[in-house]
Amino acid sequence: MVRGDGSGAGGVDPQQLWLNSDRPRKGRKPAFSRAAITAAAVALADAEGIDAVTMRRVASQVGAGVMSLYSYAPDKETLLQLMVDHVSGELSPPDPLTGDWRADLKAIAHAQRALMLRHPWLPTALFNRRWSLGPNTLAFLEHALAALRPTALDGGAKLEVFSLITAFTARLVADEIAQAALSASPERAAAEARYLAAVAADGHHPELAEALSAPPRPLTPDATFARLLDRMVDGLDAGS
Amino acid sequence: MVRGDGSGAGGVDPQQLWLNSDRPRKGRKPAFSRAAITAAAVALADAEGIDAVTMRRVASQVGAGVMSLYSYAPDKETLLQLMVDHVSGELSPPDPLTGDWRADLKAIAHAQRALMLRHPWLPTALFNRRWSLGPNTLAFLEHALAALRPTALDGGAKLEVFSLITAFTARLVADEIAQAALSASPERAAAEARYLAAVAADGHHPELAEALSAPPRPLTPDATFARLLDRMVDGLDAGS
DNA sequence: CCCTAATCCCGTACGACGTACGAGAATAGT
DNA sequence: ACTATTCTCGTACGTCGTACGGGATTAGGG
Repeated sequence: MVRGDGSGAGGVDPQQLWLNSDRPRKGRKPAFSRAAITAAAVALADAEGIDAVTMRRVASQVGAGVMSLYSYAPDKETLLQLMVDHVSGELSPPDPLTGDWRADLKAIAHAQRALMLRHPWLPTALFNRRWSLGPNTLAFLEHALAALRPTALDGGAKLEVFSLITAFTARLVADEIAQAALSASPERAAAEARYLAAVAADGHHPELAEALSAPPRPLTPDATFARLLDRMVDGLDAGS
Repeated sequence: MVRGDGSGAGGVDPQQLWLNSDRPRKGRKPAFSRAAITAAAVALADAEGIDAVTMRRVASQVGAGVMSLYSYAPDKETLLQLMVDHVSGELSPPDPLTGDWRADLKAIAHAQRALMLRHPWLPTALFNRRWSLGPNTLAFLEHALAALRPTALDGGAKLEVFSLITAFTARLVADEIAQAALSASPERAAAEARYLAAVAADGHHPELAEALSAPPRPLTPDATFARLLDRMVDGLDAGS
């Protein structure tokens, strides 16, 4: 299934990984599938967090022996890349383009946010791993580039904009998730508040003290995201 | 040194971690120090990457037994937070503020970028870990809030801007580092190029094909960073 | 001055992890 | 039926984070 060529230092040849779907003409028939294994890993990460994704647990979920997984992915890092591309499939089909590139870009970001909220391990996974452009990721990237067609940006700049919108969304969703986790644990939240109050009272952080003394804004995460996204996208200029 | 209170689920009480520097009045004298251990961990990460930072290797660097580290940090996650705050000390003293908040914000981002290039594990560490605001991080945050004083932003919005500037910088530096790593390995770079060429040739990704067919811009990473940062900061509006 | 309580040092050990190895089972072409 | 190929997976190795607890070192109180 995966030719073990080694490939040198720290990575798998993307052609070997994403192309080459032809079944070999001889040999035992595979008892599992890459998609099933990936889906099991995703389900595990959704339910118990990314740290629960171990080769042993994924294997037991799909009913395979541990070492059988290595017929479908050469190592765990690759399995994580497969997971990212797998959930990116949920972004298809995207909303049709309107021709208003700012609105289209915002729709793209909102779709990404919804995806990341559904799979809370995704923001971290996106940041850590070297981008491995699987078919689903490529399809969405193609869509984003099409959305930017009305702009005067050149190819490289379009790619940068997409990368930054994704990073922006990942950052805000990660904060949103962390905030929710904190709220869910009153003990930790109280400890954090006590610490910040102590810092604010030490006299060396007047700006922070003032920022914290203001009444918290009663905004939903959705509204905060929408506001910051609007600000960011509206600030983008189509020139150069 | 660190009171083992347990503190429930998944985190250490920040007050226990960052405050409480008073030496106990009885008992054996510490043979090492938190600062020395943290510095050794940072040196290890700088030289061999974040994965080289294991309790065993850090201990051997400082000449301690492995378990001695646990007198100075309750677990490895905490040691990583100490590392982040430790290198953040290199941001002090920051450039004095000019009163032009856009220029000051850009200077802040450039300082962060320089720090991240010096410590390539930092972008990833910043994204993964829950923010643990140690003294050095707090000092820099205070500086950033002061830079934003001329704006009309409220406290929460200032914090958001700082978070997004940091995330923006981390993303670009991470890409920059990945790009450098790719360039350093011609074999991997060629494999990547071959894969993208195959995708562009499949006819299903016309926008991507066009974006890749354009001649690569001969810009240094510095210039790219400065250009995108300018665009982002200039797009920020001081109103709400 | 010794006794006691506090604190730190760290050798040993445990369970979990990623995965190399290779023997056995299943398949397809000859 | 034989053989080459491919997949399955039990066993095993090295490494990781860290719980446990006994010994060493210190300061205060009698």
